[in-house]
Amino acid sequence: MILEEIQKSHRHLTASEVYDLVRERLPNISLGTVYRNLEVLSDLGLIRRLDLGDTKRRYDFTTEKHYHIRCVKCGRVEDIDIENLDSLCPKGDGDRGWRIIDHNLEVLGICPECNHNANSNKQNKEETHV
Amino acid sequence: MILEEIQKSHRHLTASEVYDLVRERLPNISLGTVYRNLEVLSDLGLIRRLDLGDTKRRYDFTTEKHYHIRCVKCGRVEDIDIENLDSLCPKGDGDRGWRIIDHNLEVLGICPECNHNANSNKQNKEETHV
DNA sequence: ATAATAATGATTACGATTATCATTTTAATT
DNA sequence: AATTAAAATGATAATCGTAATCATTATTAT
Repeated sequence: MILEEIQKSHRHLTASEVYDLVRERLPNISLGTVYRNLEVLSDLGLIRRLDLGDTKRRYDFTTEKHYHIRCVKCGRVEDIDIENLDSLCPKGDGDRGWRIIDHNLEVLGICPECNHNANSNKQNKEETHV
Repeated sequence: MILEEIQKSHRHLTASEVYDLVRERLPNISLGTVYRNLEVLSDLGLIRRLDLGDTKRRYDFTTEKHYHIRCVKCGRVEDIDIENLDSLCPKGDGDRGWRIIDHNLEVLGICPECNHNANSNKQNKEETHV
């Protein structure tokens, strides 16, 4: 059910978001069980752990390599269409004896909603100053 | 002194590493003061906050845009020489109404030391199996 | 010298994640 | 079916990095 909810949501859920969704179907499930199974599912490659620059880990229904954009205001994460960068990253034991495993690219920005809120706040502020 | 230690170290220090270094000169400084001043220094652009994929934030003596490689075993972070990716990332309000601010690229790997340890462990294990 | 402002140290609070552990569930074996 | 072993679960506590609080001290301006 944890897997189903993640795949159904088509979003990049945090553990507690998954917890809330699954609890609608399994009201007694504990947060620990959610964490444990998120771990299992990502180890199995059925979902993908996203350790991006913010504090909470997210889980991606898509397991293929791709990149993300994160809103620095509200934390929302979405996919972003940027070409695969494998060719730019050193391979194998390329870089000063490091064995390269993977890479992550995260774009930071402000999402349309937060942008809109910022603009209306600005306008309100100007109005009150008239 | 916090700034000095970060610049002197030429590493990518965590808050508690900075704390330990600074405490050698100011034994009574508190961790809170370190955190507060790390915040101030990065707001001033004198150091750069690194919010990479691991749990602890790091602070970079270099403020120019560049990328990092992190060891998934020991957490060590070093600079990595990859060309600037600004041209790949959408600009301004480019992507579905998002206002783009920045981007981070983090390469993951195993550092030479951890590689070496893994190899000697492997060797030990094989020897015990003889 | 005095008052206002800011910074500090000490401590607590917080939020995400992990660990523990007794209990329950599942699977395997008789 | 009954019995046993193994695994998963819920409840809870522990951990760890960071942020917030607050009384005290230091700095600055008047």
